[in-house]
Amino acid sequence: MSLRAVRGVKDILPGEVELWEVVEAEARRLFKTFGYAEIKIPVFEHTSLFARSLGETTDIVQKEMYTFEDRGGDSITLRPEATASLVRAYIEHNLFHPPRLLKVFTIGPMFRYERPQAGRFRQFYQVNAEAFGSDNPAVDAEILVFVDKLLRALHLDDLEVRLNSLGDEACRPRYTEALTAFLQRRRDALCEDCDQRIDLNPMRVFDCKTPGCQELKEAAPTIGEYLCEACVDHFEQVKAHLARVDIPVHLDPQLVRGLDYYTRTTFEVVSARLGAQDAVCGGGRYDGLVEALGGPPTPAIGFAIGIERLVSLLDRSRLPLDEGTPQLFIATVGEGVDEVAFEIMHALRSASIRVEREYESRSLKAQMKVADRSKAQYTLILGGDELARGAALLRNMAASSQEEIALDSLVEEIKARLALP
RNA sequence: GUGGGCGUAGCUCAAGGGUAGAGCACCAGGUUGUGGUCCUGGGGGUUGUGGGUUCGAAUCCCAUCGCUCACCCCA
Repeated sequence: MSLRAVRGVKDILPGEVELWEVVEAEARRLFKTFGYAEIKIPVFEHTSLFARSLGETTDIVQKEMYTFEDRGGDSITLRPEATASLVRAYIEHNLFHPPRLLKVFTIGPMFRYERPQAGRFRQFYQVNAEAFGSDNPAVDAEILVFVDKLLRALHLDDLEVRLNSLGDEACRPRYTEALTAFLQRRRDALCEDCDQRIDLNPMRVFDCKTPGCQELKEAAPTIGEYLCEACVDHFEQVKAHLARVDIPVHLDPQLVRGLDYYTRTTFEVVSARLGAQDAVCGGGRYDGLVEALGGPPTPAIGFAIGIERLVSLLDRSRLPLDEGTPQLFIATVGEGVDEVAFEIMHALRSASIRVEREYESRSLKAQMKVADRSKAQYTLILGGDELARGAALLRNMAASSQEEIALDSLVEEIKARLALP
């Protein structure tokens, strides 16, 4: 096979794309009810945006970005995530003016140069949402309510929401210091990767899966013990809001994030049915990012849902998929009825009836087979005999019954049988 | 970037040195113009690619590409 898609990307074909349609439709519907407005942003940005927002030392920036020089000599990067772009747009268009809570979402592809595996692709799609301008814990809770509602609408009730607080600039440094000291004392027990993480981003040791590090983690200090009063209070309120509306969450004191900009509330939704890449959704608060990128001090919180991973969990039998099944199939018999068929198909479609047809002149038997496979409710058989007296045969496929219908009332008759207005 | 597994028909897979097969799918027929079940027949593969060993390679060896899973990272 000489023509192939690029490694790590894939086509979403008819048959699967209907699941995507349901996910996107549900998300859009819920965003409206939660007051989020859609925003469309470019898929590439100046490279510096990502370096500044994600953190120079993150893996994404150091080895996973699709970065290239454009014809004008600028360094461009295909977005590895959406938050940076959304913050950029927020600042660029002065969306902080007038001061208010601004809630936006976007849906689209992200790009990361990683080794592909189950649930990990080089181009993958995310649903992204951000709420700018409030540090009220109710906003945090609301986001988790949204995620919960979306998952339930998609009949996903076996996912676990993990929640933690990462503290802020007041308390996190103290914790990082303590953790670093703890890890340095046990340096020889750590794996090679974690040894390096001590200096780069010590909290990521909690992500390590090596048995030795796992044991060490148990004894390590957790961020919760070091949170300042304001962060404790904030976190408590988030939890209280969630409890009030019965949103179940699993507190995970060791939950950390790979991106530098997160503060305070952090969460992740994971599935036991996925492989190593088990996070369907991840997000959290990033109260310092807008200012760090040159905007006014603006608290904000957001999240991203991985659509491929979400779709892979869906049970199609529980979802209203639109397979595009025709309501009516047109079969023709004999010479010279093609034009009539074309005209009738046009009239039916003008009445918003889904019509399909076999275009090749094949035997009626073959056409009926195609009609059957199409799962059309009715088949309209246009034959010379009936056409000669201004009529056609309408066959109810499930009932295996058929009747003759006059051509001049065809559209009305068919609409009546399909129970259309 | 590192390691494991796998590449045979559209799909799922057999054949493990001696003519490349099955199921499903597809096409046609089973008397004039009727689908699903059934019966009969048919089309379809330079066995990922390139080398090597051999009288003979899908099968053994080497390389290469691809897919896949895991590490890593994260959605």
